[in-house]
Amino acid sequence: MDNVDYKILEYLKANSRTKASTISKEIHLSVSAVIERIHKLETSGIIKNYTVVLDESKIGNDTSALMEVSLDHPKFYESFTRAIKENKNINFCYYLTGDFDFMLKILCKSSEDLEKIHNNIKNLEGVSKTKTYYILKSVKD
Amino acid sequence: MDNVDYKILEYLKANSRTKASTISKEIHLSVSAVIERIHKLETSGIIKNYTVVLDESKIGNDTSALMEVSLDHPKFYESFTRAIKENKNINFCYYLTGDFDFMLKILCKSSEDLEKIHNNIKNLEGVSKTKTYYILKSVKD
DNA sequence: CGTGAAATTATATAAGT
DNA sequence: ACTTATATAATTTCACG
Repeated sequence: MDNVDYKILEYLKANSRTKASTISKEIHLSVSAVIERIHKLETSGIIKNYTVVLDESKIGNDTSALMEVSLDHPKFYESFTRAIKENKNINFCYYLTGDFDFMLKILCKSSEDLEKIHNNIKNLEGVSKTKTYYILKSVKD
Repeated sequence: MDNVDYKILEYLKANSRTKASTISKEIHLSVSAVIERIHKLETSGIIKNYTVVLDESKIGNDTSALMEVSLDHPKFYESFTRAIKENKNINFCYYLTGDFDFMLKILCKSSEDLEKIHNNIKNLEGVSKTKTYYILKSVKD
């Protein structure tokens, strides 16, 4: 990971479909060298994946919320996190220090949808306390 | 946005550098048609961007936290959100209903780094109350 | 909307510095 | 590690169903 790798990552972060030939011109390195470096970033695991950023509201996902969750006992950690990972309406989930155990984000089509998802999570084994905040606006994402 | 578009998006979500020729074989549609549909998804804004998912810990970003922020008055919204958008260590920021106004995520190299970023945010104009939670583990992201 | 073929670009491979 | 040259493969363009 030298400075050249960082520059390549900056181009890929801005647009992961940027052609190696474009990056090559920008950073004054041969196309082969750029591709070789990208492959190394991939195989070393620094690049985990390439993905697409969607305008969720344009495909009907207009409702989102943050949810705090606490578990009764650490023994429920495995089953809880498994359920979270499987739930397609949950974007992220972090395990935290402090007043509660997890913070997760829900993204869905409607408030009725949100209610269902919310209830599903509340009813997972070991879930004791929850608190939910509607997202009014995504300032940055 | 028909079912074919959804399928294409699923492939691109899983790997945005998937070749149109690969998708073509999977969904039994000509390469040209796949590319045409992708272009339409791009120009319509459904696809906002292509990006790369990095293993942040492998590039030294080992520390992350969630931070709740409240503002004294709505008049500080513009300047606050501008500062948030400019801060490269802030991954997301949501404007919420409830006990506080914003929830944001900080990603950085160390706890000393976190302390600085945390203080910068606390000292932004209009910031009244904050509360910070260390992220122990990213269960899902 | 979709297909298929030709033209253009990109990527992969390999040999040399 | 980088470069150049060549081979293979992908994308773009366009005429047509």
